[in-house]
Amino acid sequence: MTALTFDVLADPVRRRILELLADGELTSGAICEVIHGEFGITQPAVSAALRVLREAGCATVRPEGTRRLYAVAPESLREVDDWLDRFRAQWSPRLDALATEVARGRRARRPPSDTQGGQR
Amino acid sequence: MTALTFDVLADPVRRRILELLADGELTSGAICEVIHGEFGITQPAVSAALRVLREAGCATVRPEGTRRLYAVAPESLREVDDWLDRFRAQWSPRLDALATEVARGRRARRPPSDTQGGQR
DNA sequence: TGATTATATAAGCTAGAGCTGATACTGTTC
DNA sequence: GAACAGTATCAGCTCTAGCTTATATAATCA
Repeated sequence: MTALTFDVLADPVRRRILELLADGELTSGAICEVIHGEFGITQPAVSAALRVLREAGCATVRPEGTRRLYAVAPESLREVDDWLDRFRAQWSPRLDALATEVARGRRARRPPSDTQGGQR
Repeated sequence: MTALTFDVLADPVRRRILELLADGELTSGAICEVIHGEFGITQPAVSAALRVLREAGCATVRPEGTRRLYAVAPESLREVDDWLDRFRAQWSPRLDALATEVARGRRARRPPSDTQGGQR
């Protein structure tokens, strides 16, 4: 499932949507408005982006009347964060003991990430 | 430049190469061998992946005789890590004060990430 | 119930990513 | 300097992601 999340993040529109959702729930319409303003793409294109986010488990939807409220599903992003763990040592060579402890504790608490490749 | 790194990470072969490099330098040939074994793709395809990694600033090369030694360039991955910052609050709602301090300190020490979308 | 608003889906097009086989380049060795 | 090993590039192909226009679906309101 990790792979799916990485795919999701490759698209700037999808990334931007996640950024918007980081501040809280938004309706499809509200997202369309912003994205259309910034990227110039139409409503169906935004709707498709939202579908990808949903199906990859990066966003959740909740109907409210005729609208749909989208929210970020942070667990998916956490997988990316976990994948990055193996490189952290290299960009923070002088991480103090305490921070290391915190980081290691977090990692230890979750199952090993899907790290391996696969056939194409 | 963040965008480029996200693109890089979308490909499983490129991700796998970075994983291999996380343990230290490797020659193009060694990488080819592993990747060919795992994904079944040919040398030119691996070479192309390495080129993408280079050009996106995710890997560096160093010639040694007739071979080329590749290494990961962790700064690029750090940009991804920084982008994730905005979601961390949501997956660690009970982060204790100290860890929060560490995280905030790290974020504060680096320039604001390229967070905005752009035209397509 | 018919009109309206909010959102999703369908059909069709296009650009580009990623692959292969062939070949060029560069450094080493005899 | 010829042959070879290691790596990169080229030409050409195919497949898919993402776009648009048009349309379907679903909830609300008059």
